[in-house]
Amino acid sequence: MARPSLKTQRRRELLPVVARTFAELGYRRTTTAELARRCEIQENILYRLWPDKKAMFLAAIEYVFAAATETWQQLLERDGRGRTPAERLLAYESQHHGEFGLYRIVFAGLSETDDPEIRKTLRRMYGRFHEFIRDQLRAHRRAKCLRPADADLAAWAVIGLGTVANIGRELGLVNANRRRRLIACIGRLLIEGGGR
Amino acid sequence: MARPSLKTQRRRELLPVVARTFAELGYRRTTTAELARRCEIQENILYRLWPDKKAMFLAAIEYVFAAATETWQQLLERDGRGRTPAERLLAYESQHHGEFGLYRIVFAGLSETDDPEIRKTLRRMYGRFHEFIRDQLRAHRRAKCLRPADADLAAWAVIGLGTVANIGRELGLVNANRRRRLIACIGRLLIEGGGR
DNA sequence: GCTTTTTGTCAGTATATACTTACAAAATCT
DNA sequence: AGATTTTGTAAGTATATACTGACAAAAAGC
Repeated sequence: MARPSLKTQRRRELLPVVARTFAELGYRRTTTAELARRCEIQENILYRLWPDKKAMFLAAIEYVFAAATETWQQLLERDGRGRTPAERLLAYESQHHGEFGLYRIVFAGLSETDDPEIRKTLRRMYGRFHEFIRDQLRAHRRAKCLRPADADLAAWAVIGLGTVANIGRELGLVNANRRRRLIACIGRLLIEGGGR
Repeated sequence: MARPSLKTQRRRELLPVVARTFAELGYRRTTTAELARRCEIQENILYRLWPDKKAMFLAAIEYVFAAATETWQQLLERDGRGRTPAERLLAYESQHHGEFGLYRIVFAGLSETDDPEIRKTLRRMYGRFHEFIRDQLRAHRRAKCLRPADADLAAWAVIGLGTVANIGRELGLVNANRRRRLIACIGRLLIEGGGR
């Protein structure tokens, strides 16, 4: 027996590149050749780390959601200077929305495949994402003595807000300033839940 | 000279099928062979009606936006029984959202191509779509003596709402009832613009 | 040093798919 | 009827791309 495998470590190293590529090009346009090129390795090696292209995409989905929530967690652990977590996340997202290409991965998964496993992973990740936001909204409304009505729906609306901000940016229809206001103003409206 | 061409008519006939296919399968997975199969014609004939696959997609984009706005126009021309156009559109969308596959075409265009022409068409259509909604919102707020603040942003949020409702449906995360409430309740919040 | 396993390089294969060509049949005009 | 153009059918091509196999070099254990 000899030479311990560095597979898991290698996977961890390459995953950011792989995920960024999928986010940038989508599923079909991301060829395994292109992935190899960007990773600066041979195509072959990718197939030693993952069984097939689909597995690379699944790993990318999980990575991109993990990266986003991790960043948020870290943000929330810092000093909030009196603001609720929901307010701080909103402020952060108004500046950094779409940075991980999360929504682009979702688009790719939805539009380019009908693979049940991809759907399942997407569903699980997106569901967790929603829960995270919903919980922050609930906490916010409790903290500010607002009527806690249906934070679940509001959380979906917040996700929709981020999504449309990204689409607006990609199509050059909403500039940076407007996007900031979009997320800040409408986001505020959504987390407050319409006064009272 | 003989036999007048029925090209434009034929195009009009096939476009719904073409658009539905693109919406269903996305850009890459929609093969020209599959298009021909669904249109019940030979692949060849498609290429006599449009110069290439991209042109078919462009036509599909325009069709799907036209179909959506046309439906809405017709809806608004009917008797509204005292409700504002914005309220009626919301009520309609809470039942029929995503029917034309409009958002799916957008996803496909954004994620599967980086073609400038596709982007441009998408941008134009999406922009018009937004203007339409924004104008309804403005009218609504005027009619109900609400503060007319930034209906432009609210209109984007409404589009985001529809988008997330569709994603939620596709991933099986938001059932029909919740989607109806999502669009009705949050939509109401958005068109009113936070009271006053 | 020898064995074993991993790693890197290169070339190859099988298939899918956008798009074309060739040609016969049918329809419309004069 | 004859000329001309559009339609329908079938086969073909060239390329892109997911995935594989062969093999040498290097690293780790004995």
